[in-house]
Amino acid sequence: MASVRERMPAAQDLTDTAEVFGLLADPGRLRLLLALLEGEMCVCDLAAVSGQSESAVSHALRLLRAHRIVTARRAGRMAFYRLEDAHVRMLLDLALAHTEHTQAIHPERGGTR
Amino acid sequence: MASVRERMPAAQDLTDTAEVFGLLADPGRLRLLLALLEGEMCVCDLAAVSGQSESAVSHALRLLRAHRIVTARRAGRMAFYRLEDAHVRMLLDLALAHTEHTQAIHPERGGTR
DNA sequence: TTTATATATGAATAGTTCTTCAGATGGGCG
DNA sequence: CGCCCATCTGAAGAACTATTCATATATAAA
Repeated sequence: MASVRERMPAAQDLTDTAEVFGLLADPGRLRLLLALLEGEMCVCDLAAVSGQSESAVSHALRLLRAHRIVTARRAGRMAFYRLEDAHVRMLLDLALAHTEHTQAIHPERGGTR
Repeated sequence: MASVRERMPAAQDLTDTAEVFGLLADPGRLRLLLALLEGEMCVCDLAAVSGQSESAVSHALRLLRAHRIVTARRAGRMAFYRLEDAHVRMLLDLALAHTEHTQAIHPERGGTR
């Protein structure tokens, strides 16, 4: 029990970790990030794929950009976003694997298509 | 790009996943869950280890209990909590590995001890 | 039965986050 | 130049979340 306290990460690491989880704690942002798992995409396509307004997407992307989860590449008047954070990528893969797994266990819930 | 939409999980799965991430998006709850990685602990020890008031810990545990992340075992007037969710355990392990890794890269930040 | 201790709860406040709307910026094109 | 289109931004309101304090429950001990 004393060892538990010793193994506890530093406060700064905990707030950083909590922040990352917080960024993933929104269905809209999850949609964006899952879409970006496959490769880069422009804002308008992200809005279409995620079913959100372009303004909402832009706000979300700004937040993710501020935390270096995604990076933007400008091409003319379009902006292409890309998932840049390997740790977040792993968390997303894990979450995705988990939903696919529970999908296999509870198929009555139904999927996307 | 059409394939991206097809691979997108169902709305319910996304909100569930976002909810789980949301539960991890708080340093206080992270401390509790990390402490529970090692095994079960009573509320008072969790409060001590996590440096929070017992009321705050009780509220946090209630939330985690409601989502079946932890379960409680009563023994006399004490309650022992245990981490019950394998998926959350994996997410915590991954996050922990990541902070230890960045620790190795940026040792100037300093650790707990 | 009284008292003390561990945990749980409710209510209120304070703080944070999301969404939307209106407008700004800035590149491309007629 | 003047306009259009993609993206970004700021501000405002609504909704949600956290923390605290006071109190409740329930068990154990005296």
